[in-house]
Amino acid sequence: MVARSRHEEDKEALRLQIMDAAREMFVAEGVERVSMRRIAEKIGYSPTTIYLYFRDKNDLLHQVCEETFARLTRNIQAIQQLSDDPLEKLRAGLREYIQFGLQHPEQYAMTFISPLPRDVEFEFRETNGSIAFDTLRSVITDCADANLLKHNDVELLGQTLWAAIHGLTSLLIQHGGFPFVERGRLIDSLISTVIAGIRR
Amino acid sequence: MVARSRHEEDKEALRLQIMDAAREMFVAEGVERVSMRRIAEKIGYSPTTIYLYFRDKNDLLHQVCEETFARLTRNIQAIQQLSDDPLEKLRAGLREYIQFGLQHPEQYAMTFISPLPRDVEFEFRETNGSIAFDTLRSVITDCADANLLKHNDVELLGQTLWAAIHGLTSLLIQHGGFPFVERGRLIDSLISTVIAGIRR
DNA sequence: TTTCTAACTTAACACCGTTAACTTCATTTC
DNA sequence: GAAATGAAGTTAACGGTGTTAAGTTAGAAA
Repeated sequence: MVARSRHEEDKEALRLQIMDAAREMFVAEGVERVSMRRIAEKIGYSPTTIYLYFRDKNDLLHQVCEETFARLTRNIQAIQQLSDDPLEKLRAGLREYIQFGLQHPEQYAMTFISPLPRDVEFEFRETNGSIAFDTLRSVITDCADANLLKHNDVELLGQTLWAAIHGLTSLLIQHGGFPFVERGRLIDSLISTVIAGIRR
Repeated sequence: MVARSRHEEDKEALRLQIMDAAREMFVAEGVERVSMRRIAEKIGYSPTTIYLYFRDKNDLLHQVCEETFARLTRNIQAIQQLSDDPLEKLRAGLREYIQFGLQHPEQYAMTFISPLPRDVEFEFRETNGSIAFDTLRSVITDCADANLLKHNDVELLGQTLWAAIHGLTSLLIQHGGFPFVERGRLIDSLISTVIAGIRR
Protein backbone atom coordinates (compact mmCIF):
# COMPACT_ATOMS: atom_id res chain seq x y z
CA MET A 1 0.00 0.00 0.00
CA VAL A 2 2.91 2.29 0.60
CA ALA A 3 4.12 1.47 -2.87
CA ARG A 4 0.72 2.24 -4.32
CA SER A 5 0.50 5.60 -2.54
CA ARG A 6 3.97 6.46 -3.77
CA HIS A 7 2.76 5.53 -7.21
CA GLU A 8 -0.25 7.80 -6.99
CA GLU A 9 2.02 10.64 -5.95
CA ASP A 10 4.09 10.16 -9.07
CA LYS A 11 1.02 10.29 -11.26
CA GLU A 12 -0.12 13.43 -9.52
CA ALA A 13 3.33 14.94 -10.02
CA LEU A 14 3.17 14.53 -13.77
CA ARG A 15 -0.39 15.84 -13.81
CA LEU A 16 0.82 18.98 -12.08
CA GLN A 17 3.81 19.21 -14.36
CA ILE A 18 1.50 19.20 -17.37
CA MET A 19 -0.71 21.85 -15.80
CA ASP A 20 2.28 24.02 -14.95
CA ALA A 21 3.58 23.84 -18.49
CA ALA A 22 0.15 24.46 -19.97
CA ARG A 23 -0.60 27.40 -17.70
CA GLU A 24 2.73 29.01 -18.42
CA MET A 25 2.35 28.62 -22.17
CA PHE A 26 -1.30 29.66 -22.25
CA VAL A 27 -0.42 32.78 -20.32
CA ALA A 28 2.63 33.60 -22.41
CA GLU A 29 1.24 32.87 -25.85
CA GLY A 30 -2.52 32.57 -25.61
CA VAL A 31 -4.55 29.38 -25.59
CA GLU A 32 -5.01 29.33 -29.36
CA ARG A 33 -1.35 29.39 -30.18
CA VAL A 34 -0.41 26.56 -27.82
CA SER A 35 -0.74 23.05 -29.16
CA MET A 36 -0.85 19.80 -27.25
CA ARG A 37 2.26 18.77 -29.14
CA ARG A 38 4.21 21.77 -27.90
CA ILE A 39 3.09 21.32 -24.32
CA ALA A 40 4.26 17.71 -24.53
CA GLU A 41 7.57 18.73 -26.02
CA LYS A 42 8.12 21.22 -23.23
CA ILE A 43 7.77 18.58 -20.53
CA GLY A 44 9.65 15.92 -22.49
CA TYR A 45 6.76 13.50 -23.12
CA SER A 46 4.92 12.44 -26.20
CA PRO A 47 1.72 14.35 -27.03
CA THR A 48 -0.47 11.36 -26.27
CA THR A 49 0.74 11.14 -22.69
CA ILE A 50 -1.24 14.28 -21.90
CA TYR A 51 -4.37 12.40 -22.90
CA LEU A 52 -3.73 9.91 -20.08
CA TYR A 53 -4.19 12.75 -17.62
CA PHE A 54 -6.67 15.03 -19.33
CA ARG A 55 -9.61 14.11 -21.50
CA ASP A 56 -8.71 16.67 -24.16
CA LYS A 57 -7.36 20.17 -24.59
CA ASN A 58 -10.56 21.67 -23.25
CA ASP A 59 -10.35 19.61 -20.10
CA LEU A 60 -6.81 20.78 -19.53
CA LEU A 61 -7.87 24.35 -20.15
CA HIS A 62 -10.80 23.95 -17.82
CA GLN A 63 -8.65 22.66 -14.99
CA VAL A 64 -6.23 25.54 -15.34
CA CYS A 65 -9.22 27.88 -15.20
CA GLU A 66 -10.46 26.28 -12.00
CA GLU A 67 -7.15 27.12 -10.38
CA THR A 68 -7.55 30.69 -11.54
CA PHE A 69 -10.99 30.96 -9.99
CA ALA A 70 -9.64 29.64 -6.72
CA ARG A 71 -6.82 32.16 -6.69
CA LEU A 72 -9.13 35.04 -7.52
CA THR A 73 -11.49 34.07 -4.73
CA ARG A 74 -8.63 33.87 -2.25
CA ASN A 75 -7.35 37.31 -3.25
CA ILE A 76 -10.75 38.94 -2.95
CA GLN A 77 -11.44 37.34 0.40
CA ALA A 78 -8.05 38.46 1.71
CA ILE A 79 -8.75 42.06 0.68
CA GLN A 80 -12.07 42.01 2.54
CA GLN A 81 -10.32 41.86 5.91
CA LEU A 82 -8.88 45.34 5.43
CA SER A 83 -12.04 47.29 6.13
CA ASP A 84 -15.18 47.11 8.28
CA ASP A 85 -17.36 49.34 6.12
CA PRO A 86 -19.41 47.00 3.89
CA LEU A 87 -19.46 49.45 0.99
CA GLU A 88 -15.70 49.84 1.25
CA LYS A 89 -15.36 46.06 1.21
CA LEU A 90 -17.47 45.92 -1.89
CA ARG A 91 -15.46 48.65 -3.56
CA ALA A 92 -12.20 46.87 -2.68
CA GLY A 93 -13.54 43.56 -3.97
CA LEU A 94 -14.55 45.03 -7.30
CA ARG A 95 -11.18 46.69 -7.63
CA GLU A 96 -9.35 43.50 -6.79
CA TYR A 97 -11.36 41.62 -9.40
CA ILE A 98 -10.33 44.07 -12.12
CA GLN A 99 -6.71 44.13 -10.95
CA PHE A 100 -6.58 40.36 -10.93
CA GLY A 101 -7.78 40.28 -14.49
CA LEU A 102 -5.22 42.82 -15.62
CA GLN A 103 -2.43 41.01 -13.81
CA HIS A 104 -3.35 37.66 -15.33
CA PRO A 105 -4.86 38.65 -18.64
CA GLU A 106 -4.51 35.33 -20.43
CA GLN A 107 -5.83 33.40 -17.45
CA TYR A 108 -8.70 35.83 -17.14
CA ALA A 109 -9.42 35.64 -20.83
CA MET A 110 -9.54 31.90 -20.96
CA THR A 111 -11.68 31.64 -17.86
CA PHE A 112 -14.18 34.42 -18.45
CA ILE A 113 -13.92 35.63 -22.02
CA SER A 114 -13.45 32.60 -24.23
CA PRO A 115 -16.56 30.57 -24.77
CA LEU A 116 -16.59 27.35 -22.76
CA PRO A 117 -17.96 24.19 -24.32
CA ARG A 118 -21.41 23.27 -23.07
CA ASP A 119 -20.36 20.42 -20.77
CA VAL A 120 -17.64 22.47 -19.13
CA GLU A 121 -20.05 25.32 -18.61
CA PHE A 122 -22.39 23.02 -16.76
CA GLU A 123 -19.89 21.83 -14.14
CA PHE A 124 -18.73 25.41 -13.81
CA ARG A 125 -21.62 26.11 -11.46
CA GLU A 126 -20.67 23.70 -8.72
CA THR A 127 -17.01 24.50 -8.58
CA ASN A 128 -14.70 27.42 -7.94
CA GLY A 129 -16.70 29.58 -10.27
CA SER A 130 -19.66 29.60 -7.95
CA ILE A 131 -17.46 30.01 -4.89
CA ALA A 132 -16.04 33.18 -6.41
CA PHE A 133 -19.52 34.48 -7.00
CA ASP A 134 -20.55 33.49 -3.45
CA THR A 135 -17.93 35.89 -2.19
CA LEU A 136 -19.44 38.78 -4.12
CA ARG A 137 -22.92 37.79 -2.92
CA SER A 138 -21.83 37.80 0.68
CA VAL A 139 -20.30 41.28 0.50
CA ILE A 140 -23.44 42.62 -1.08
CA THR A 141 -25.53 40.90 1.58
CA ASP A 142 -23.51 42.77 4.20
CA CYS A 143 -24.29 46.05 2.47
CA ALA A 144 -27.96 45.14 2.28
CA ASP A 145 -28.03 44.17 5.97
CA ALA A 146 -26.52 47.53 6.86
CA ASN A 147 -29.36 49.10 4.89
CA LEU A 148 -27.00 50.86 2.54
CA LEU A 149 -28.64 49.90 -0.74
CA LYS A 150 -31.57 51.11 -2.80
CA HIS A 151 -33.00 47.61 -2.89
CA ASN A 152 -31.96 44.25 -1.52
CA ASP A 153 -32.16 41.82 -4.40
CA VAL A 154 -28.68 40.46 -3.79
CA GLU A 155 -28.68 38.11 -6.75
CA LEU A 156 -29.68 40.83 -9.16
CA LEU A 157 -27.20 43.29 -7.74
CA GLY A 158 -24.40 40.75 -7.79
CA GLN A 159 -24.92 39.93 -11.42
CA THR A 160 -25.26 43.59 -12.34
CA LEU A 161 -21.96 44.46 -10.69
CA TRP A 162 -20.23 41.42 -12.09
CA ALA A 163 -21.36 42.32 -15.60
CA ALA A 164 -20.00 45.84 -15.24
CA ILE A 165 -16.58 44.94 -13.87
CA HIS A 166 -16.22 42.05 -16.26
CA GLY A 167 -16.92 44.42 -19.11
CA LEU A 168 -14.15 46.78 -18.16
CA THR A 169 -11.70 44.01 -17.41
CA SER A 170 -12.28 42.25 -20.69
CA LEU A 171 -12.22 45.43 -22.76
CA LEU A 172 -8.90 46.45 -21.26
CA ILE A 173 -7.49 43.01 -21.88
CA GLN A 174 -8.79 42.42 -25.37
CA HIS A 175 -8.71 45.87 -26.87
CA GLY A 176 -5.52 47.37 -25.53
CA GLY A 177 -5.28 49.31 -28.78
CA PHE A 178 -8.45 51.31 -28.18
CA PRO A 179 -7.58 54.83 -27.04
CA PHE A 180 -8.83 54.49 -23.52
CA VAL A 181 -8.48 57.24 -20.96
CA GLU A 182 -5.88 56.50 -18.30
CA ARG A 183 -6.57 53.07 -16.81
CA GLY A 184 -6.69 54.08 -13.18
CA ARG A 185 -9.21 56.81 -13.89
CA LEU A 186 -11.39 54.48 -15.93
CA ILE A 187 -11.36 51.82 -13.22
CA ASP A 188 -12.20 54.40 -10.55
CA SER A 189 -14.93 55.78 -12.73
CA LEU A 190 -16.61 52.44 -13.30
CA ILE A 191 -16.47 51.39 -9.66
CA SER A 192 -17.72 54.78 -8.45
CA THR A 193 -20.49 54.79 -11.01
CA VAL A 194 -21.91 51.40 -10.14
CA ILE A 195 -21.59 51.94 -6.40
CA ALA A 196 -23.28 55.32 -6.70
CA GLY A 197 -25.91 53.61 -8.79
CA ILE A 198 -26.87 51.02 -6.20
CA ARG A 199 -26.44 52.82 -2.90
CA ARG A 200 -29.38 54.38 -1.17
CA MET B 1 -13.69 51.67 -70.15
CA VAL B 2 -17.20 50.34 -70.05
CA ALA B 3 -15.80 46.85 -70.24
CA ARG B 4 -13.37 47.59 -67.47
CA SER B 5 -16.08 48.99 -65.23
CA ARG B 6 -18.27 45.98 -65.89
CA HIS B 7 -15.25 43.90 -64.97
CA GLU B 8 -14.77 45.67 -61.65
CA GLU B 9 -18.39 45.06 -60.85
CA ASP B 10 -17.91 41.34 -61.34
CA LYS B 11 -14.98 41.33 -58.99
CA GLU B 12 -16.97 43.21 -56.43
CA ALA B 13 -19.82 40.76 -56.83
CA LEU B 14 -17.65 37.81 -55.91
CA ARG B 15 -16.14 39.74 -53.03
CA LEU B 16 -19.62 40.29 -51.66
CA GLN B 17 -20.55 36.69 -52.31
CA ILE B 18 -17.61 35.56 -50.20
CA MET B 19 -18.54 37.97 -47.43
CA ASP B 20 -22.15 36.83 -47.47
CA ALA B 21 -21.16 33.20 -47.20
CA ALA B 22 -18.60 33.92 -44.49
CA ARG B 23 -20.99 36.05 -42.45
CA GLU B 24 -23.73 33.47 -42.63
CA MET B 25 -21.44 30.63 -41.60
CA PHE B 26 -19.66 32.62 -38.87
CA VAL B 27 -23.01 33.53 -37.41
CA ALA B 28 -24.45 30.04 -37.65
CA GLU B 29 -21.44 28.05 -36.48
CA GLY B 30 -18.96 30.42 -34.87
CA VAL B 31 -15.80 31.76 -36.40
CA GLU B 32 -13.62 28.96 -35.05
CA ARG B 33 -15.58 26.19 -36.63
CA VAL B 34 -15.67 27.72 -40.10
CA SER B 35 -12.71 27.01 -42.35
CA MET B 36 -11.65 28.79 -45.49
CA ARG B 37 -12.12 25.51 -47.34
CA ARG B 38 -15.75 25.26 -46.27
CA ILE B 39 -16.50 28.87 -47.16
CA ALA B 40 -15.02 28.22 -50.60
CA GLU B 41 -17.01 25.03 -51.02
CA LYS B 42 -20.19 26.88 -50.17
CA ILE B 43 -19.72 29.43 -52.95
CA GLY B 44 -18.36 26.88 -55.43
CA TYR B 45 -14.80 28.17 -55.70
CA SER B 46 -11.48 26.76 -54.64
CA PRO B 47 -10.18 27.83 -51.22
CA THR B 48 -7.37 29.85 -52.72
CA THR B 49 -9.73 32.12 -54.62
CA ILE B 50 -10.72 33.72 -51.34
CA TYR B 51 -7.12 34.81 -50.92
CA LEU B 52 -7.41 36.87 -54.09
CA TYR B 53 -10.02 38.99 -52.34
CA PHE B 54 -8.97 38.90 -48.72
CA ARG B 55 -5.46 38.86 -47.30
CA ASP B 56 -6.26 36.01 -44.92
CA LYS B 57 -9.00 34.68 -42.68
CA ASN B 58 -8.52 37.51 -40.23
CA ASP B 59 -8.94 40.10 -42.95
CA LEU B 60 -12.19 38.47 -44.01
CA LEU B 61 -13.34 38.36 -40.41
CA HIS B 62 -12.38 41.97 -39.95
CA GLN B 63 -14.37 43.14 -42.96
CA VAL B 64 -17.46 41.30 -41.75
CA CYS B 65 -17.00 42.99 -38.39
CA GLU B 66 -16.85 46.39 -40.01
CA GLU B 67 -20.27 45.77 -41.50
CA THR B 68 -21.53 44.84 -38.06
CA PHE B 69 -20.27 48.08 -36.57
CA ALA B 70 -21.99 50.04 -39.28
CA ARG B 71 -25.29 48.27 -38.68
CA LEU B 72 -25.07 48.76 -34.92
CA THR B 73 -24.40 52.45 -35.38
CA ARG B 74 -27.34 52.84 -37.72
CA ASN B 75 -29.65 51.08 -35.27
CA ILE B 76 -28.59 53.21 -32.34
CA GLN B 77 -28.90 56.42 -34.31
CA ALA B 78 -32.39 55.47 -35.48
CA ILE B 79 -33.53 54.84 -31.91
CA GLN B 80 -32.29 58.27 -30.86
CA GLN B 81 -35.00 60.00 -32.86
CA LEU B 82 -37.71 58.59 -30.63
CA SER B 83 -37.18 60.90 -27.67
CA ASP B 84 -36.11 64.44 -26.89
CA ASP B 85 -34.96 63.84 -23.33
CA PRO B 86 -31.17 63.36 -23.52
CA LEU B 87 -31.13 60.88 -20.64
CA GLU B 88 -33.88 58.89 -22.29
CA LYS B 89 -31.90 58.88 -25.51
CA LEU B 90 -28.90 57.58 -23.62
CA ARG B 91 -30.97 54.91 -21.92
CA ALA B 92 -32.45 53.82 -25.23
CA GLY B 93 -29.04 53.75 -26.87
CA LEU B 94 -27.58 51.55 -24.17
CA ARG B 95 -30.54 49.22 -24.40
CA GLU B 96 -30.28 49.02 -28.18
CA TYR B 97 -26.60 48.17 -27.91
CA ILE B 98 -27.32 45.22 -25.63
CA GLN B 99 -30.26 44.07 -27.74
CA PHE B 100 -28.16 44.23 -30.86
CA GLY B 101 -25.56 42.03 -29.24
CA LEU B 102 -28.13 39.47 -28.15
CA GLN B 103 -29.78 39.44 -31.54
CA HIS B 104 -26.46 38.94 -33.36
CA PRO B 105 -24.43 37.05 -30.79
CA GLU B 106 -21.86 35.58 -33.15
CA GLN B 107 -21.35 38.87 -34.93
CA TYR B 108 -21.07 40.65 -31.60
CA ALA B 109 -18.65 38.07 -30.28
CA MET B 110 -16.36 38.23 -33.23
CA THR B 111 -16.36 42.00 -33.30
CA PHE B 112 -16.07 42.82 -29.60
CA ILE B 113 -15.17 39.70 -27.67
CA SER B 114 -12.62 37.78 -29.69
CA PRO B 115 -9.15 39.28 -29.61
CA LEU B 116 -8.25 41.07 -32.81
CA PRO B 117 -4.73 40.79 -34.16
CA ARG B 118 -2.59 43.86 -33.57
CA ASP B 119 -2.71 45.25 -37.11
CA VAL B 120 -6.47 44.92 -37.34
CA GLU B 121 -6.87 46.59 -33.98
CA PHE B 122 -4.90 49.56 -35.24
CA GLU B 123 -7.12 50.35 -38.21
CA PHE B 124 -10.14 49.81 -35.99
CA ARG B 125 -9.83 53.35 -34.70
CA GLU B 126 -10.44 55.14 -37.95
CA THR B 127 -13.34 53.08 -39.19
CA ASN B 128 -16.83 52.09 -38.18
CA GLY B 129 -15.64 51.23 -34.70
CA SER B 130 -14.93 54.85 -33.91
CA ILE B 131 -18.11 56.02 -35.63
CA ALA B 132 -20.14 53.80 -33.30
CA PHE B 133 -18.37 55.27 -30.32
CA ASP B 134 -18.89 58.79 -31.67
CA THR B 135 -22.61 58.18 -31.43
CA LEU B 136 -22.37 57.32 -27.75
CA ARG B 137 -20.13 60.35 -27.18
CA SER B 138 -22.65 62.65 -28.79
CA VAL B 139 -25.57 61.41 -26.68
CA ILE B 140 -23.54 61.89 -23.54
CA THR B 141 -22.53 65.35 -24.68
CA ASP B 142 -26.22 66.21 -24.99
CA CYS B 143 -26.75 65.06 -21.39
CA ALA B 144 -23.79 67.08 -20.25
CA ASP B 145 -25.00 70.19 -22.10
CA ALA B 146 -28.38 69.84 -20.40
CA ASN B 147 -26.49 69.82 -17.11
CA LEU B 148 -27.87 66.42 -16.15
CA LEU B 149 -24.61 64.75 -15.14
CA LYS B 150 -22.42 64.71 -12.06
CA HIS B 151 -19.41 65.67 -14.17
CA ASN B 152 -18.80 66.38 -17.83
CA ASP B 153 -15.82 64.29 -18.83
CA VAL B 154 -17.59 62.82 -21.85
CA GLU B 155 -14.73 60.59 -22.89
CA LEU B 156 -14.47 59.03 -19.45
CA LEU B 157 -18.22 58.61 -19.12
CA GLY B 158 -18.53 57.07 -22.56
CA GLN B 159 -15.90 54.48 -21.88
CA THR B 160 -17.35 53.72 -18.47
CA LEU B 161 -20.79 53.09 -19.90
CA TRP B 162 -19.44 51.12 -22.81
CA ALA B 163 -17.49 48.88 -20.45
CA ALA B 164 -20.58 48.20 -18.38
CA ILE B 165 -22.95 47.36 -21.23
CA HIS B 166 -20.30 45.38 -23.05
CA GLY B 167 -19.80 43.35 -19.89
CA LEU B 168 -23.42 42.36 -19.67
CA THR B 169 -23.78 41.70 -23.37
CA SER B 170 -20.73 39.48 -23.51
CA LEU B 171 -21.60 37.58 -20.33
CA LEU B 172 -25.07 36.82 -21.63
CA ILE B 173 -23.67 35.70 -24.95
CA GLN B 174 -20.74 33.64 -23.74
CA HIS B 175 -22.04 32.18 -20.51
CA GLY B 176 -25.61 31.33 -21.25
CA GLY B 177 -25.25 28.45 -18.82
CA PHE B 178 -24.71 30.67 -15.81
CA PRO B 179 -27.89 30.90 -13.74
CA PHE B 180 -28.65 34.50 -14.43
CA VAL B 181 -31.75 36.23 -13.16
CA GLU B 182 -34.31 36.91 -15.84
CA ARG B 183 -32.63 38.70 -18.75
CA GLY B 184 -34.94 41.67 -18.95
CA ARG B 185 -34.55 42.42 -15.27
CA LEU B 186 -30.79 42.15 -15.47
CA ILE B 187 -30.61 44.47 -18.45
CA ASP B 188 -32.89 46.99 -16.75
CA SER B 189 -30.84 46.72 -13.59
CA LEU B 190 -27.56 47.43 -15.31
CA ILE B 191 -28.86 50.35 -17.32
CA SER B 192 -30.62 51.89 -14.32
CA THR B 193 -27.58 51.41 -12.16
CA VAL B 194 -25.13 53.13 -14.47
CA ILE B 195 -27.51 55.95 -15.30
CA ALA B 196 -28.25 56.52 -11.63
CA GLY B 197 -24.51 56.42 -11.06
CA ILE B 198 -23.68 59.23 -13.49
CA ARG B 199 -26.66 61.56 -13.22
CA ARG B 200 -26.53 64.59 -11.02
C1' DT C 1 -3.78 35.61 -84.80
C1' DT C 2 -0.72 35.93 -81.34
C1' DT C 3 0.54 37.68 -76.94
C1' DC C 4 -0.48 38.95 -72.48
C1' DT C 5 -2.62 38.96 -68.18
C1' DA C 6 -6.21 38.48 -64.76
C1' DA C 7 -8.80 34.92 -62.55
C1' DC C 8 -8.80 30.78 -60.78
C1' DT C 9 -7.15 25.93 -59.50
C1' DT C 10 -3.97 22.16 -58.13
C1' DA C 11 -0.86 20.45 -55.12
C1' DA C 12 1.73 20.93 -51.46
C1' DC C 13 3.70 22.52 -46.74
C1' DA C 14 3.64 22.54 -42.04
C1' DC C 15 0.85 22.43 -38.65
C1' DC C 16 -3.39 20.92 -35.58
C1' DG C 17 -6.38 17.65 -31.99
C1' DT C 18 -7.15 13.12 -31.33
C1' DT C 19 -7.19 7.90 -31.43
C1' DA C 20 -5.80 2.93 -32.10
C1' DA C 21 -2.35 -0.06 -31.69
C1' DC C 22 2.08 -0.96 -30.02
C1' DT C 23 6.02 -1.43 -26.62
C1' DT C 24 8.15 -1.37 -22.17
C1' DC C 25 8.69 -2.44 -17.66
C1' DA C 26 7.62 -2.86 -12.72
C1' DT C 27 4.46 -5.51 -9.78
C1' DT C 28 1.94 -9.41 -8.55
C1' DT C 29 0.99 -14.27 -8.63
C1' DC C 30 2.08 -18.95 -8.88
C1' DG D 1 12.51 -17.42 -9.57
C1' DA D 2 9.49 -17.43 -13.88
C1' DA D 3 5.34 -16.12 -15.96
C1' DA D 4 1.36 -13.20 -16.24
C1' DT D 5 -0.64 -8.86 -15.60
C1' DG D 6 -1.46 -4.20 -16.24
C1' DA D 7 -0.19 0.55 -16.03
C1' DA D 8 2.52 4.17 -18.46
C1' DG D 9 4.15 5.85 -22.32
C1' DT D 10 5.14 5.83 -27.47
C1' DT D 11 4.56 5.43 -32.62
C1' DA D 12 1.98 6.15 -36.47
C1' DA D 13 -1.84 7.53 -38.47
C1' DC D 14 -6.46 10.08 -39.68
C1' DG D 15 -8.74 13.86 -41.12
C1' DG D 16 -8.67 18.24 -40.59
C1' DT D 17 -6.54 23.45 -40.58
C1' DG D 18 -4.48 28.21 -42.78
C1' DT D 19 -1.68 29.42 -46.33
C1' DT D 20 1.39 29.66 -50.56
C1' DA D 21 3.96 28.56 -54.95
C1' DA D 22 3.29 27.09 -59.26
C1' DG D 23 0.36 25.98 -62.98
C1' DT D 24 -3.81 26.51 -66.07
C1' DT D 25 -7.27 28.84 -68.71
C1' DA D 26 -9.91 31.99 -71.04
C1' DG D 27 -10.78 36.46 -72.65
C1' DA D 28 -8.87 41.24 -73.90
C1' DA D 29 -5.31 43.82 -76.35
C1' DA D 30 -1.92 44.24 -79.88
